[in-house]
Amino acid sequence: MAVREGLLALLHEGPRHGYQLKTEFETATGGVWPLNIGQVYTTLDRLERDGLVELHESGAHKSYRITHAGVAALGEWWQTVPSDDPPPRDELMLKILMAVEAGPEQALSVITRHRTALLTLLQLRRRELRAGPAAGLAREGLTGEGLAAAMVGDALVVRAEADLRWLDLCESRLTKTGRGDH
Amino acid sequence: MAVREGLLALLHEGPRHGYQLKTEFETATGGVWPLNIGQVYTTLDRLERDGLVELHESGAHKSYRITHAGVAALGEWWQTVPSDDPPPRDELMLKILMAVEAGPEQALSVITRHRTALLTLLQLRRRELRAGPAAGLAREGLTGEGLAAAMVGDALVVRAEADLRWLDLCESRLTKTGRGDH
DNA sequence: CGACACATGTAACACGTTACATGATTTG
DNA sequence: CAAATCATGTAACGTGTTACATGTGTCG
Repeated sequence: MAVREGLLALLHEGPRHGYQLKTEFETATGGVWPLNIGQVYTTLDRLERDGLVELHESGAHKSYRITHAGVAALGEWWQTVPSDDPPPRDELMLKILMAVEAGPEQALSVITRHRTALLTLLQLRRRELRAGPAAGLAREGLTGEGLAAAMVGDALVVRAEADLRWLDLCESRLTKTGRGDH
Repeated sequence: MAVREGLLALLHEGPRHGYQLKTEFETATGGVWPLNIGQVYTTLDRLERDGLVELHESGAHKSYRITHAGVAALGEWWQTVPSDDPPPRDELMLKILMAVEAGPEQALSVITRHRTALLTLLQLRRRELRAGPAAGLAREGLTGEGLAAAMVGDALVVRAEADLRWLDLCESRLTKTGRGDH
């Protein structure tokens, strides 16, 4: 439920054909999210089936364009805030919860392992930030693919920091527990 | 690729049958992650097919137990840190990136909308934290389902804060940009 | 010419969700 | 007895991933 809307957003800027959508999607995501070409075509089929996109066979390449319904659906997507009910399934969260179920020692062990991994990952990424190609441009701002890549980098750092903080919270909750019930 | 390992983790504590796994999974996740019973059975079929679990028909109910291969797979899961390459697809991230592609105004509008939504969500949740049933127990610690629910709550708060910080970063990158290229 | 990017698809599979059908057991 | 919970499944569908097959255009 993300690729679909992403393609719709790209088609909103004008008619495109499949391969073009693949490359533009990858550019827009800073080159970090590879999109399989097969999925582009199947997703386009579904979009066409749902009337959000229409096909215009012109010359060499197939050209898709967004319909009125498609524009409406896209508008809704922009406005919709991802819901927390139920919360999105997160691998790390689920793993920790299951480890807690398996016993406090198991949980603390998994927490420790993930914390060190996240810390090294963060250090690497922060070093990249200072040494990377974006360093010199940081003050005057970026555009295009560089901007997208920078934003993805930001997101990964912020996310990793949040995960670390959460692991600390979990650990303190676990060590504060009076007696283990497993 | 998360429900599968979750069930395996529960089966590691002893033989279980399908319905039991459903209820234990939901308890272990603090009651916030409903698990469809249909998926339990299809997942168990796949686990059995892959030799990670074996079926022991005893009396009234089917009983599944973990195999040696299953224990090994579970051990790997505990140790494996979720990879960042490629980064997990995140709805919010993708939406913002696509909005940037659609133009800075669109991006700033989507950012603002999501920020206010996240802020109200955070305020609600923090109020719950102070008023909730866990408030009195915060000092002496929790166990069981209460602990799981508290950890999920922590995760949602920390995650929302991270998302907010990221939105701020995106906004500053966008406003720092010399000229819009769209 | 050969390699590589461009361009379009199909098939098979994995995972998740929803809805539907069926029956046994427990409890008010 | 009726309703709720316990218990086991099947079918259909949506989405995503990987691998495979096929052909055109361009450039060194």
